Amino acid sequence: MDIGRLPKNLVVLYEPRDAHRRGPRPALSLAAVVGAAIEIADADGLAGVSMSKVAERLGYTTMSLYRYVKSKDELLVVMADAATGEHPPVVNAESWRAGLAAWTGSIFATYRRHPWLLQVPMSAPPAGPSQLLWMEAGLQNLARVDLPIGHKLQIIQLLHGYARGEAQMSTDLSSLAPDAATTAGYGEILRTVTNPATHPALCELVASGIFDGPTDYDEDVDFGFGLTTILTGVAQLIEHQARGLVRGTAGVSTGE
Amino acid sequence: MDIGRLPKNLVVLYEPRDAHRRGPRPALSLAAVVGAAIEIADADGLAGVSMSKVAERLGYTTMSLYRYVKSKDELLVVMADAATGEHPPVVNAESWRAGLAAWTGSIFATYRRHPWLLQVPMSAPPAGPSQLLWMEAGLQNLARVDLPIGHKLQIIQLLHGYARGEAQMSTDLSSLAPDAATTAGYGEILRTVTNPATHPALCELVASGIFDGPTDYDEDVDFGFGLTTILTGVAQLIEHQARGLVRGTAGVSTGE
DNA sequence: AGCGGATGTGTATGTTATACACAGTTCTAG
DNA sequence: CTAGAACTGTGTATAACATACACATCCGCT
Repeated sequence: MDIGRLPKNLVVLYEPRDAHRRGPRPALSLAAVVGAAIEIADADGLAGVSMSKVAERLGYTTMSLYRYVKSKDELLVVMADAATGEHPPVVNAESWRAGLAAWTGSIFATYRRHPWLLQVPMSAPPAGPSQLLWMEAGLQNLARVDLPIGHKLQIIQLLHGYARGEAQMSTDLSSLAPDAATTAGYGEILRTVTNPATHPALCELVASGIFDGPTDYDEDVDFGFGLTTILTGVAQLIEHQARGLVRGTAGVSTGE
Repeated sequence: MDIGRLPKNLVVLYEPRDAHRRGPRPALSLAAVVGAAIEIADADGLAGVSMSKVAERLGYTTMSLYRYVKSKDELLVVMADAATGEHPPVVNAESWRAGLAAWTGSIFATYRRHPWLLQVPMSAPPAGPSQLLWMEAGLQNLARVDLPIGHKLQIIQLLHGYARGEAQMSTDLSSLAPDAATTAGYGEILRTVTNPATHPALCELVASGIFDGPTDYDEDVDFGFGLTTILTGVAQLIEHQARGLVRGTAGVSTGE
């Protein structure tokens, strides 16, 4: 495997950690550094992760970290892959629908567990070992389904994007609750800034009280609904495929 | 409208820009500052946006910007809303499907035009004027459809998340092309790091050559496919609703 | 035995956001 | 018409940050 041509931030994920040869025993390890960084990110958010804070938590100096990581950017890449790989992806060989539902839910859960993942700047397309395992699992959930492989990829991406988006929304809402004394909840915010004349549909939505619940995001209901919608669309697609009707381009045609 | 209880980063978006009363005429304006910042972000990415760079581009000192913006975070919030509001959202009163397809495509286009939007840390749920207009337009595309308002919101969120995810992928792929001499394309990367034993489905995908095209992301095909899938799911949902069959919870049940 | 590469450290540099005090400008109250 | 108050852009200062570099120390291989 020729590592040389990989984007430089990916190299660290595949570089063999060669055994200790000369010099003092390393006191730390890449895993230790990344672990400390993740703990900080979980607690204080991505903004709280600085080289000095990570080093302090480990009891070493800032510069020592650079023996394990070439730059902070690289550290972020490894953090992201490590957090992604915490739980093994889900494959259900019997039902593609149950498999994909669980698979998507796990991605959502990962983003909820590590909200900072949503803010890690993606410096390259997904190609870390953990991310590949997730892609692979997603595709395997569709293994027994008769669909062009390209469509399967699209479905996987679609579901991943959905999980990510819902996690973003869910994170935002729960981050709004704490300072409820000084700051209004989402419902109240919208009531303040919307106007029946310019935002009729929105106002109807706000009036329905959807945004005023004690917990603003109910995973089972909110997450499940969109998921069902997507999977239903996928099921339709599979059916059409089985009948030999392939529609490759956008659904701009009415087709209601 | 009581602005006081809004999250502090949102205040700037609704604060009336009161007319000039005393003191020297302001040489700049919030719009000018935001415009310069957006130009830099478009050219150099979000990382290139620093208070000093923005000030330099305008020909003023760094600190002068703080007369128009309370903090850099606030600047980012205004930038995001300004970029979002560049083009008015699409409403098609005749066909919800055509309307939502165009609406989603416009969101995708916005993210492609300003890729840094994907990296702006969301400090609050969407509540800027432009974002509300987009939500409103999305809901209005579903105005003539008989669905609980909560479901309509979910559909809007679903489509927005999809557009965002696809834009992310598309941006990643096109950012990989330039340094093709030193760095491999996505297809080649995957060929390097995957293994038929551990990634059978992925390898099949890579072998199909999907990732090797000159342009890695074909908007019409790639974007249109997932969109069609979602909209088909939505159409199904509407049909079920019309028949009085409402399924609220996740599609973990087989239902193949 | 000792060489050379590896390790953690201290120092230094450049960049960043932003607090604060200032001097100049212009409107408004008297 | 004048004095002061509010607002402007600016310069200086600070603290946090990423990271380059030189160093002394350590230890396995020759």
